[in-house]
Amino acid sequence: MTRVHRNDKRERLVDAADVLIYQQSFHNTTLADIAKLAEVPLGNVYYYFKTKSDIIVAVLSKRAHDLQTLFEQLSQASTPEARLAGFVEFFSNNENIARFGCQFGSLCQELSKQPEHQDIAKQAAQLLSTLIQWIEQQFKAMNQSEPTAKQNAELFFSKIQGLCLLSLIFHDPKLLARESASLSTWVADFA
Amino acid sequence: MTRVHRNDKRERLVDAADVLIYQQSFHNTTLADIAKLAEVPLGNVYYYFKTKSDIIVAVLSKRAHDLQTLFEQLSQASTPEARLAGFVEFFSNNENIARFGCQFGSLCQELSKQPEHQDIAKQAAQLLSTLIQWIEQQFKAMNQSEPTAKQNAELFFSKIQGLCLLSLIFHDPKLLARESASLSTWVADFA
Amino acid sequence: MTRVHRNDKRERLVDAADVLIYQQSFHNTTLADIAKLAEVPLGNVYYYFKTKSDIIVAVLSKRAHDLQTLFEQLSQASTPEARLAGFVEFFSNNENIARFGCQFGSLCQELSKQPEHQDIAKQAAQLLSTLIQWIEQQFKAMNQSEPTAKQNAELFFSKIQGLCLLSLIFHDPKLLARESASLSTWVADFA
Amino acid sequence: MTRVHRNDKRERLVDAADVLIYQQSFHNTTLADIAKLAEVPLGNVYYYFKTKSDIIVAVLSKRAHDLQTLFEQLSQASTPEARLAGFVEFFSNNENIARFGCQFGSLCQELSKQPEHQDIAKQAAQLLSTLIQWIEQQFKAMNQSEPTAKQNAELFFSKIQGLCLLSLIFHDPKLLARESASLSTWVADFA
DNA sequence: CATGAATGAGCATTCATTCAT
DNA sequence: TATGAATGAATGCTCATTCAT
Repeated sequence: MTRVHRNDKRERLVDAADVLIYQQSFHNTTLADIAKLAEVPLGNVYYYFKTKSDIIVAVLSKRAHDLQTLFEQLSQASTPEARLAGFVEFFSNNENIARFGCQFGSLCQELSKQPEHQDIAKQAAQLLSTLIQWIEQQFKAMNQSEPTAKQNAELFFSKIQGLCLLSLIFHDPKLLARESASLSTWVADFA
Repeated sequence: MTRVHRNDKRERLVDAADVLIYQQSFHNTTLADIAKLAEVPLGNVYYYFKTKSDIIVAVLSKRAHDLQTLFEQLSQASTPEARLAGFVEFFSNNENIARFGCQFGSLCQELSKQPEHQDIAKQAAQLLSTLIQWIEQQFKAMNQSEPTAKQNAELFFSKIQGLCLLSLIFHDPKLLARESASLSTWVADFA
Repeated sequence: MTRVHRNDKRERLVDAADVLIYQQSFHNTTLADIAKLAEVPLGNVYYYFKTKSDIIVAVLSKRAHDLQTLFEQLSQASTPEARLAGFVEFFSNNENIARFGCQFGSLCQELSKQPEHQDIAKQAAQLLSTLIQWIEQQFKAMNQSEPTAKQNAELFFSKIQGLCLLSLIFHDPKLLARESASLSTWVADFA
Repeated sequence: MTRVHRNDKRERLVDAADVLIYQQSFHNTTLADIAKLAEVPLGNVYYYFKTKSDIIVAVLSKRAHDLQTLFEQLSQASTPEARLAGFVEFFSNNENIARFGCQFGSLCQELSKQPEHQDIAKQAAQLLSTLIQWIEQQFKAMNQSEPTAKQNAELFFSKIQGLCLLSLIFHDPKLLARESASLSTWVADFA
């Protein structure tokens, strides 16, 4: 299957880029890095992606897809409170956070400061919007009204981002672990 | 005074680096950019700073100094609650946040992802520690005990960072403006 | 018919190369460009042409053939003067000249400056010789003797080339349109 | 003199680019070629010219300057006919024409076919305009009226270009040498 | 102290050509 | 025959850092 072969390499490149961009940031990740990790000859990268920017777009698509998978998993919890608790755990139970931060937040921040990549920055921000909308849905399922649910969703996610950021900066997962419990409590108090 | 002249150029370089690193990030800021904005010949930069890294160290020193100035201003408020409210306002009343984010958080995050700059990253993180310690002192002044005060300080600052980050990502200051009020309320509830 | 299919693809490739080389020059035309315009898979190009140079050789053959067709058409005119007038009109009545120049002259010039393509340059120059010889025949038909007819033919064609070149450079067909009439007059004066 | 040193290298680069672009065309000339001929380290080229396009712009300036020098030399002839004869000789008495063509015409033609370099193409065409205007002035000095003088200038220059082009294509200076005499005769007939 | 200039390693990207099936 | 994919040498360009004066 030629098809499979092709998809395999392309997928390996996106996976490699995903990991490296997460660990080293977009700017610090060279195409040579990505090609090497994916075990693809450098020249061949351009068969799959016309520019470096195209790779990050593919990474964003992959992350969007991964996010949907996460939402599906979380949807197995019976109550919105439980789903949000699961969402928090996705961060607090991840030792990479204290080493590389939140994959969504850190990329968005980096791109926000690159005027020449505003188009990608918007796509990355869109990912966050999707995320916040999912949270909002949970709050609505808890009978919160329109504006309140959205505002609480933004606040909820901003709290997680703040905790992830401090965890990264101090390379210390304790803060995130400690406060994630209170986050769930905060949610439960709405009920 | 040769001395004065020297300090002037050095200061201009640090000021320029401070601004550019805030707006464009460290990686996107070239020494040529800094030299140009400071109106200092490129070759002359190396008389004051042996490497690019040295400049960022100087920027961190400047920011630490600026922070002390902020603390002095805030100390004029009579109560710790008022001081913390002033601290929050320092962020919420700053239109640059929605364009460039928090100068402390964004730099720390960027450096955290550069293995070759871990020494600087630590210095930048130290700045955040200083900041959190100041917050902790306010909580202590509100009669909170040792571990609680520190934990509340971390939480307090992480909330601000989360709000700053979302403001930047969506280029929208509204969330920060809205939630800063509730932050002060949260503080007041401790009293 | 495999045969027919093969010829079709080959012909499409040559046609595409002919157009693109005329419009973009040889150097600016990639094999991918040609393959795309001809709607032939890139990898398949090499079944018909071993190298990029082989394509241009085929293009030259095609142009030589097109030239014979032109000569046949012109031969329907009853006098050599009329034939030469028709030849001039072939250039002056062609709006592409002011956009892309003379297909023969511009390619020859480009190849003349590429030491590694001297073999092709010679073939391209041969095309021009053929052309000049046809003109020479017309002058002979006007009872001009051997050296005179050849010299007039060279001069005649050089005038056309000069006009085509200026038309291209200034993207203005007026000069060519204006002077083409005097060219025919110049020819008629020989009679 | 630092100044002189700088000008020297810059001048060497422009001179090298001038020669190489004339001999190999713009597209075939790499920055490495230019740097090597000028004996300047490749990385240093960018201190003087931000992009490859900037080099060709400098070459065009140099050629414009050289042209003025030529005009000054020709102005020493007492009559416009003599000046135009001198101009023709500038081409006919130049063995490089049969090897590399006309430096003005060939560059203009090459750039005309590169959509991404239309700005430079216009500057190159401007050089030709200057040239034609000078010729026009000579015709006016021969008491030719406004439109006639300009048209004759265009025709005069287009004849030269046609001869240069054929000389290049056939690598044979004879045509140019032979017909340059008749060009001067053609001019003289106006008197 | 000052500074215009020099240096070279590194990066994204292109493209003719080849390969495996 | 056909073709998607692979390859690697080459090219324009960047930039921190160093040098000569």
